[in-house]
Amino acid sequence: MLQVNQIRENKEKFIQALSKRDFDATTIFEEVLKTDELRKATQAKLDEILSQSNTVSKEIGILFKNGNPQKANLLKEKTTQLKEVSKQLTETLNTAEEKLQQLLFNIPNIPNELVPAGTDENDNQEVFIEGGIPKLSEGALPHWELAKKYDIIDFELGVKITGAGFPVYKGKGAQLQRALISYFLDKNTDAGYTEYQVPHLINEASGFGTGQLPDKEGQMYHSTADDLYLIPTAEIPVTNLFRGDLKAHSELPILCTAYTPCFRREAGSYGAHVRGLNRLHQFDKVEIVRVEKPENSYTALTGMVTHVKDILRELKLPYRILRLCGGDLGFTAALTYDFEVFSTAQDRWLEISSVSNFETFQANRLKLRYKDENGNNKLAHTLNGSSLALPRVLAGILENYQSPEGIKIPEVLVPYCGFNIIN
RNA sequence: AGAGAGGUGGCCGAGUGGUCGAAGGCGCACGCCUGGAAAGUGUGUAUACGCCACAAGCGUAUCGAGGGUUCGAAUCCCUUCCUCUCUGCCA
Repeated sequence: MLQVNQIRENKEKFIQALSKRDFDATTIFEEVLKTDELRKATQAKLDEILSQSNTVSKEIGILFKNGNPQKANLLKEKTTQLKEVSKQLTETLNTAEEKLQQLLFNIPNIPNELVPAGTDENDNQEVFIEGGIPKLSEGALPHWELAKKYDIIDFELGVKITGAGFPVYKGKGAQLQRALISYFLDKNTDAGYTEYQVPHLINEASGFGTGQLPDKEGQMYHSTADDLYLIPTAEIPVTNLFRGDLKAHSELPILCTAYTPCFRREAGSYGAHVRGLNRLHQFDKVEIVRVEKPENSYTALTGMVTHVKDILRELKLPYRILRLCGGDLGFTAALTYDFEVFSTAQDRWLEISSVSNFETFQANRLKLRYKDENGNNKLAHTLNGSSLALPRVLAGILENYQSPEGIKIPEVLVPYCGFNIIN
């Protein structure tokens, strides 16, 4: 959520920047500023009335105490009038505040100047590529066939239990999943992130805090009996750990990592692109989250990108990094780098990590602030990234490490798995 | 799920209708004291919004949240959320 003051001060600049998202903010900004003016003017009037009312009430108290009830009763009439006026003003104020909030909820974050203009994924900028595309032997299979061949993931069984998009991992498949989770968590904690285990269901306030609500309501599974949502990402519970906090500047930065399953309804997805592990309703992910001082947040973002790079290098997977264009950038992000692993057998790139800086967009909703060196309260910056999402990494491993003998396990994972080949 | 108790500032804790943003203590900050430290001592120490120069200052709101009674509410009433204890159920 943007701050009104920022909009007021940077109106033209913001309109320009938002045009990269193909979002025309001209009208809504006018509405915001107008509504805020009304809000301020109303509050000023209301405060004045309340001030008078407070003064009179005190006088009445004193008059009663001094045994002058006639005079006191006279003053009572005055407060009755003031009350009428204040009631109306309060209504106006509430209406204005609600409207302002609604308007602000509907404005996406301002893209960083590095964000390229563009409408969809085709306009994303490739900023880095590494690993080289391996030449697979004759008859190389896509991961869903490998999964079947070696009996490590059963999609049909998942259908029986729940439905499409809920795979069952078994045997070495399940062990490899567990190995990946441990490996990722170890890499993250080694890099200074503190490991958390968090709830997998969140309340409404948490959803609003990080911006999934109201924007992505339909994408989350909703447990209506208790009005809780299944998390689509650990970002929500982890970032909300700090909702409403006022941190000392010495407490920043804060680095967290958490493994959680993620649940996404993926309404509207269909076709070949959702086959196998490409797109699931339930999947596992290890997330990293940071709370930073504004002046450090972009250095932190770079650090996170480097961190994910290191992991993919160790896994020896072919990958590339994209800088998302305005049209592909998430509602809450100011700058996002996507990592994609090459699915050799499918001959396409699969997103495995998304690393973003949200600047103050989430912090403003979360009321996550810190006291800076001068004692001023400021909104912190929040960032997060996948480090990493499991299914597509698994798909990448299965496809890129397949051989006539079986699927070789990346060296770094062997100690975690306890085996070096799936055959 | 049933019965009871309770939610006050960074923390503990007082306060049952008036001058209470809130005693006291702890913590913290700065000063004094000290060779240095501890102890002692003095002062200060919430947040949001508004006016204003994002200064000083002033105003308003905030004692879980929302509503009500009243000239006036942390204090009374209603609703709601949460926590704790006991009972029940259960990994």
